[in-house]
Amino acid sequence: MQSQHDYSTCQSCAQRFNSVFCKAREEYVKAINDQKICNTFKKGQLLFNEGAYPFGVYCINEGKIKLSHQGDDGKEQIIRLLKAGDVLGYRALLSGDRYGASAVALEDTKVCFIPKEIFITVLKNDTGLAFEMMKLLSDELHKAEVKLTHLAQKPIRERLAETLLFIKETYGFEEDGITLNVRLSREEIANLVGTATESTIRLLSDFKKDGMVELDGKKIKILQHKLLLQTANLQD
Amino acid sequence: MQSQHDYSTCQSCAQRFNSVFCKAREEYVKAINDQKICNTFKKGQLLFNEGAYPFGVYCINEGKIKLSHQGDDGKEQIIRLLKAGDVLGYRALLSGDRYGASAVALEDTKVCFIPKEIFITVLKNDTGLAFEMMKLLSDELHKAEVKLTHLAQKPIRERLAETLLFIKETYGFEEDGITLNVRLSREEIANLVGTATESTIRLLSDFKKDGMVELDGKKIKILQHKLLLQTANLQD
DNA sequence: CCGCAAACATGATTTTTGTCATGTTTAATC
DNA sequence: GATTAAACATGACAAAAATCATGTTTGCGG
Repeated sequence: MQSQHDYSTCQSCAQRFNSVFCKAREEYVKAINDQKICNTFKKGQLLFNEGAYPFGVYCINEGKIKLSHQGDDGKEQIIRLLKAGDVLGYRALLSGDRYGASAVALEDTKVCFIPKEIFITVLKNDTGLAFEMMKLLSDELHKAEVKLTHLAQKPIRERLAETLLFIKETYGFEEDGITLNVRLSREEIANLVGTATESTIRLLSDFKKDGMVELDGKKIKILQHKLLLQTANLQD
Repeated sequence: MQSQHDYSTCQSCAQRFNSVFCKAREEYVKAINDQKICNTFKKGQLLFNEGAYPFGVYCINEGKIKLSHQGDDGKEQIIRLLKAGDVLGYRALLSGDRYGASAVALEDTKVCFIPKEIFITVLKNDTGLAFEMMKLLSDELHKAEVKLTHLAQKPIRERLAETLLFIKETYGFEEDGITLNVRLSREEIANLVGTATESTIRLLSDFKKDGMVELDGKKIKILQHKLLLQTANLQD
């Protein structure tokens, strides 16, 4: 099938060695390249919806994506933040399940869609890729279980501080070395922390008063060393 | 190496087709059998400790095990419950990481230890096992992410009801078809729900008043249909 | 540039949940 | 079977967090 947009080839992709495919054999990368379908999503656009059946995986070439659950009462819970080089959609595919979460672009994003058949075929034949996949799943599982513990045991103030540091780990800083390199609404931050929007707004103001962050609309500057103290519950 | 206790062979193990090894090829099951080290753990005994390095995986022949994190303040968070046929220790092994959680026997338990080398070798050569492993990891990841959402969004009452149903899903009922087939302390249930022990005790009493459970020490009888309503937030 | 909706902000209040205190029951050990 | 520590239970209170109410600011489309 013909690519809708051609981000050159997988072989020469800037994310080639930056993804789960880093150890994949060249011949299989080529095979994936022949089948991939590239596409762009505008900020706010849906890549796939919770409950739908997966027909392949997505590889992010450029941009940012959030993966979120819909709680029973309709409230969003953001479970992962993804960036260039990340792959998404594999969890449902490997479980033989529907998507457990929805994927939405946080900014204009370029992704390549890799059809299920070729992905599974390569996975069957390339041990390196299979092990990378298992490592990726294991790492995600570990992160989820740590987050679970924190959600159960830490107060919101600490969780917010941790979340800001997590955002920094994921997306890094802008050139100034202090501004988080992503624009999230207060509500999205709340849905990442697992709290009410108002609580997040209030605590961000507190953090500002305490000199741990600077706020300029959706631009958030963080002072890492001060936030680190906060997460360790050592603030006083 | 000689087994310390011989629970017959992996080939004839009662859990042979009940575990992640269900699709593994016979020759590899035999290879694992030659290397396995069987052992028993008394109730309360530690199989491995958070932070230690993994040297293999454990396959449960008989018994029950809890996997738990230590929160920063030392509070236990139970992240998984395991039973006969389940495998544990693979997460850290596949991540190339230390154990992220400790494993403790909930009752007298027989396990077989499968050394890292043979496990990895078989995983490399048996695609069926590798895919089962990926499915297992994907399923665990999904469960963790759903639990995360509930932890963030549901009140404790609902989470306790869900937890009781989860225990039932995992360990089932005793012969009477109503008593949960495991003995957990109130504190352990609290550490599974993610709440204070007193809250759990209080809510269990409420549940009893409302005719959703019957309590007899650590024996808990549950009325599933009533608890199901509770989880859906339809109690009133 | 204006109008408007969404996002942000903040105070007041209520609800939920955790903590502390204290007593009772249970179960393990000698 | 007495001793004793741990587990269970419950009330009173404090703390944390959500909700509700009400403005203010921001950014977008005309």
